[in-house]
Amino acid sequence: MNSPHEKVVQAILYGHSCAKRLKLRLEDPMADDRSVSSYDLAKSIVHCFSNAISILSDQPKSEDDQVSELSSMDSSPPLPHSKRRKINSTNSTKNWRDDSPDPYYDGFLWRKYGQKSIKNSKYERSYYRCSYNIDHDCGARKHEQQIKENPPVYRTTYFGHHICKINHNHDAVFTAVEDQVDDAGSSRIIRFGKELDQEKGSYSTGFSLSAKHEESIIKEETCTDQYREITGDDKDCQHVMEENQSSLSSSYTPPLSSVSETDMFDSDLLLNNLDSWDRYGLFDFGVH
DNA sequence: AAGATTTGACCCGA
DNA sequence: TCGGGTCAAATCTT
Repeated sequence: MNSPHEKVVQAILYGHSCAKRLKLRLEDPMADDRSVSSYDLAKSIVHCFSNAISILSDQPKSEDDQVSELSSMDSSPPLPHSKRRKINSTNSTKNWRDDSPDPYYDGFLWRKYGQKSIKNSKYERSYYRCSYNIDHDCGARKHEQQIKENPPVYRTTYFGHHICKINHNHDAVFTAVEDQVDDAGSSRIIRFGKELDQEKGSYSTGFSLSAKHEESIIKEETCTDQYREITGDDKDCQHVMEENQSSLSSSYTPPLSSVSETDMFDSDLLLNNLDSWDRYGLFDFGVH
């Protein structure tokens, strides 16, 4: 098991690698194969930094948390929607949790249905269910609660599974493929690409870090319905949300494919920052 | 007016 | 009995 410090370093390194690839794309849109959308790259960057912040904020993930994250792909059916049914904390449908410095954007539309103060916590917990709960009988729910401040850390816990994935058109579903390291063992290669899960017959998303030591692999297993929730505080993604608001309101089209990539980011700012990061060029995406 | 959010009440499990 | 999850009427927003 890696130390928290190592995890933070790896998360940041991975974020850097994603940022570097995004930089390459901004500089020369024709340079890579575009198997990953800019949106997904940006999303990965934010997620890596969120993880790093989460670790640094003295909220180490327990083994239970890690197990629950790794079980995010579990295919257990959603809970029956009996009224006021209390969720057992050990229930396998409590399948994913995220601690991040801002409320988590996951691309789905959620409707808030409750808010409760929680004992021994000064922050209230908000309860959300999928907005398509009625239309598509989608049983996905999530809880969101601030668990720490300075820096703020929000914990989002997902229950059940989205079955409202109608017309989901992830144009850049990607998985990382563990690759061989060179003889010197000093380079780390991350490879992105669409990958169809043959057994499940569906695309799966996620990313992995292929590093020298297997035990140091950061593995972010995410299911297709994990994006970050955009709130008024989530400035990184707010304009993306605005871009997508109209399409989401009229039909259930996921944001990934509908947004003009060139409108997503402050390219100049990003490039300026990346220039200073270049000297840490530790990753090779195979994009030259 | 319709949809989303708020909030007090209700219900269930520990 | 208490804590937490959900309901649903009231209120707010667009």
